[in-house]
Amino acid sequence: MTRPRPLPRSFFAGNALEVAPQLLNKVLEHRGRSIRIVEVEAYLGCDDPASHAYRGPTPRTEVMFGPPGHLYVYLSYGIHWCMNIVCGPNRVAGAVLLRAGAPLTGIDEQWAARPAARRRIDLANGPGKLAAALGIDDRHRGLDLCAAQSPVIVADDGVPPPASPMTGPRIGISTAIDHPWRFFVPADPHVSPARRPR
DNA sequence: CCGCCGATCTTT
DNA sequence: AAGATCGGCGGG
Repeated sequence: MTRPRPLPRSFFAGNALEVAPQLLNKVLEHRGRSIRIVEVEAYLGCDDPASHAYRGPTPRTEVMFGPPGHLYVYLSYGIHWCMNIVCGPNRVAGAVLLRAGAPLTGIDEQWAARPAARRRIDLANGPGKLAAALGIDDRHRGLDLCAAQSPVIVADDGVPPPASPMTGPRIGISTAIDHPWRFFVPADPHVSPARRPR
């Protein structure tokens, strides 16, 4: 394991579909708390009916139409913050939703931020849980992960992405459900549990 | 284990 | 009215 270093903006400049599997096993850090990313989903923007950016920019989604490497944070069901990394060139509203992670550091603070969790593997095994465990919320909207002083970074600590990531349909959507744009680390217990639609 | 349901904000 | 979710509760 080499010393972690932040990923450069060029890492996020490709299409979200290409970047998403490369984010598996990367380290996400915020103020001493960190997780290893084990599950992500790609959203393609204007060409993707399931993307929040499908109908063009709104106050909520405008960050996705900006440069890559910034955070798109949204409130899910009025309750839970979820975090995405904007990908693709300027004006292309791609993003990768960070869905689950394995807790690495700052475990005590993650427990404190996730009082409902009973087991350690439940600290960040869902998009709302992941953001909560790390303390990410609307204050982090638009944050530039590649800026020198960013409190949130994605780092490469030498663990490569899986050679053959698992794929499947994205979770919780009702349109464009046939695309296998969810990627996760095979057999990892920190991947989110499958949920039935309501 | 599984299924139901409420919480509560943004967008359509 | 629906939604890129979660956790508490009840039943098997």
